Amino acid sequence: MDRFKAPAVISQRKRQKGLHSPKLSCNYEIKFSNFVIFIMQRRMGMTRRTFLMELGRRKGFRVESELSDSVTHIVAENNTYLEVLDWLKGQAVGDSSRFELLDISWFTACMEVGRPVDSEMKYRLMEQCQSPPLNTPELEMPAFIATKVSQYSCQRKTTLNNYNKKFTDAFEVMAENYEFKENEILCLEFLRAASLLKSLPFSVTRMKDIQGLPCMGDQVRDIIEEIIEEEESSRVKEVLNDERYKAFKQFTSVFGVGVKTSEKWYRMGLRTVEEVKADKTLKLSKMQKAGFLYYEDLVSCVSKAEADAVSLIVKNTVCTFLPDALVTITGGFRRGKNIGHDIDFLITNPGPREDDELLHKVIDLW
DNA sequence: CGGCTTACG
DNA sequence: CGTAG
DNA sequence: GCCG
Repeated sequence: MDRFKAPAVISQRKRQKGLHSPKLSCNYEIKFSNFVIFIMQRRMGMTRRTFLMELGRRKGFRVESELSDSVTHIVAENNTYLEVLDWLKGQAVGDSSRFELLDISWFTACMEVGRPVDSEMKYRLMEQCQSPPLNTPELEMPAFIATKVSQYSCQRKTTLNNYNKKFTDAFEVMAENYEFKENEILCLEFLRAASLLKSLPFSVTRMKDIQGLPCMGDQVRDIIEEIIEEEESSRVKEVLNDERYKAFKQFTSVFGVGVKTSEKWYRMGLRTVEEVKADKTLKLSKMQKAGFLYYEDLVSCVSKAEADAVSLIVKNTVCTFLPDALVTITGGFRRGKNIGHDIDFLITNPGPREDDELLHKVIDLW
């Protein structure tokens, strides 16, 4: 796990280095001297902040990198009024009421017209309204996304809503097909693309929506382009109609059957699960026997109500061995999903470890 | 140019 | 080789 | 095939 965190820290430090290079500090003419803008980095990140500061200066604004006494306008993104005030308390500023506190949409609106726009109510951060997210003007959208999406999937939010299902479904088919062909590299490539699109808070409708995003290679972009234009991808359609894909898809849906076993069965000329079942010469593993026995049960989905019901049963059973144990649902249902294919539990017991063989005991009680 | 998850049964 | 998204 |  450390291997995931360490690179993130290092790469941020590397980026920091270049920031104070003198060539960035303005050679631009200041056109609007009564505005002194400070852009808050909180929830924005350094790359985007640097980009926006440079943009502002290019357009003739005075943009300060430090929160000095001369600052008049503070711009924040994805921060509420109270959060900004709270942050200001921690800074060495006397009276924070002298600042105009504005949402990033004010700044980007200024950028679009090339001069300051009124700090209208809709841009001002206030106690009442939970101001952001206002719609960011189109102009800034690509940059907005490019710097907002982390290159590390573990740092991305898992949104419950997938706004790009038509794309991610396509990529998962492609990934699966490469998995069946034992091409892990291309399989991974499409899984990464799918994972990234799932993390976006909006639907991709134009190619420029994905510009600058990581994991968007040529193959991936081609398929996105095709789906935007035709609502479907010929390459994906080909895969879905492929005899080998269809057979592997069926075989691997059996618990205990992976790519290797599917390959073996496919080479034997088998094409459907029914044909496998009918072949009495095949030696099935313990897992595979269970897989066929409980096939329908295992392919069907679990509802939230069922998950809650199972949770109670597990709780009661665990507590017969460890009365103080806590059983908590985790995974998809904890994230608020109403449907799943399994139920994840976190079982904790306070005090010294007395959980020897707990799971075996729990299972054996049934 | 090498890495691309992991540990367990 | 399978759990395995 | 992207990424560091």
